[in-house]
Amino acid sequence: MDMSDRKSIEEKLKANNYKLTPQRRAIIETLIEHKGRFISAEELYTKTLRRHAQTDFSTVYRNLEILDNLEIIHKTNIKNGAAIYELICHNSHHHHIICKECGKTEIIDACPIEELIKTIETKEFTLTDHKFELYGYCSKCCKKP
Amino acid sequence: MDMSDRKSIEEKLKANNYKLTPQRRAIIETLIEHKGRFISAEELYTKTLRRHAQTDFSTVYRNLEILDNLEIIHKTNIKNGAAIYELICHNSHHHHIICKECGKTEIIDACPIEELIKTIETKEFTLTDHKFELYGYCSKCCKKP
DNA sequence: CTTCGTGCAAAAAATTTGCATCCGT
DNA sequence: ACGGATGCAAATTTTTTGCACGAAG
Repeated sequence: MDMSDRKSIEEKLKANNYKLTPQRRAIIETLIEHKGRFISAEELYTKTLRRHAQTDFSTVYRNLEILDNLEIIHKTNIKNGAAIYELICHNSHHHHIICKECGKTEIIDACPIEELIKTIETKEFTLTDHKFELYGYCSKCCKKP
Repeated sequence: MDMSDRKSIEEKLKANNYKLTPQRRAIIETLIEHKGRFISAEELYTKTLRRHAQTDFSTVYRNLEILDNLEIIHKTNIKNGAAIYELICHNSHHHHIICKECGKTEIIDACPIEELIKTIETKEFTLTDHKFELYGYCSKCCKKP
């Protein structure tokens, strides 16, 4: 487990007047454990239970919302169904290629944002973050539609 | 309404053995009318009713799925709640800046994909499409977190 | 001791499905 | 006619909320 991640997350929470409960800690630890991968609310819930039995699903959702607002995690929806979440990792910013068939994901280290930021500066938006996802079919599912 | 859009969509449907029902036509027309903007399933449903009363919500969803699979529309989720959809417009490919507070969107004409495609070519994925979304706060909602 | 967080249960929201029937092709 | 498409109603899935109690700072 990456201790510096944990520390900085806990500090960010404290700075925003959020308390550090065992449940919240367990949720964060599970997220850190999944660094670099997406995780669904359900999987997060199940895995968190192993660290702190008696954590409620609603607690997981409530925390996911807080962490999303604090820009500690990113929330995404792959095509259908439930949302998936990923820890924002400041020392390895990346994006994903996602298989539309099986949901398999692969990391892209490249990020287009710096090039584009110049073009966009004129807009009346204060940018905070971005999402860049490539879709296609992985070798197993490969089929051109 | 852009007739060429309609024609090419209808041809694509026919080519894939889908029939052209009044409901489906109404849904497509509504989507074309919203070209360049996102629309939710609910809004699409309501607007479609005006073209063809007695269209069911489930019919809308079923068609959205078909159109998504045929790459005629894009499905996206902005932060919370329901998915939003947008017609894929081949002669004006673009992306969005989205306000995290009020959901206001603005179009970015720039697209990073061509630059990046070179970097990614090695991956074992057959790319079909991509999503690039910038998030931030619009001038009205502006607040640095 | 004050405020935030939690569990529980219930509700709401969003989307999907089964089935009988209907309608394009 | 055949096979896909629809309406209706009901079920599922996902997420949110109210409330009383418990715990962190």
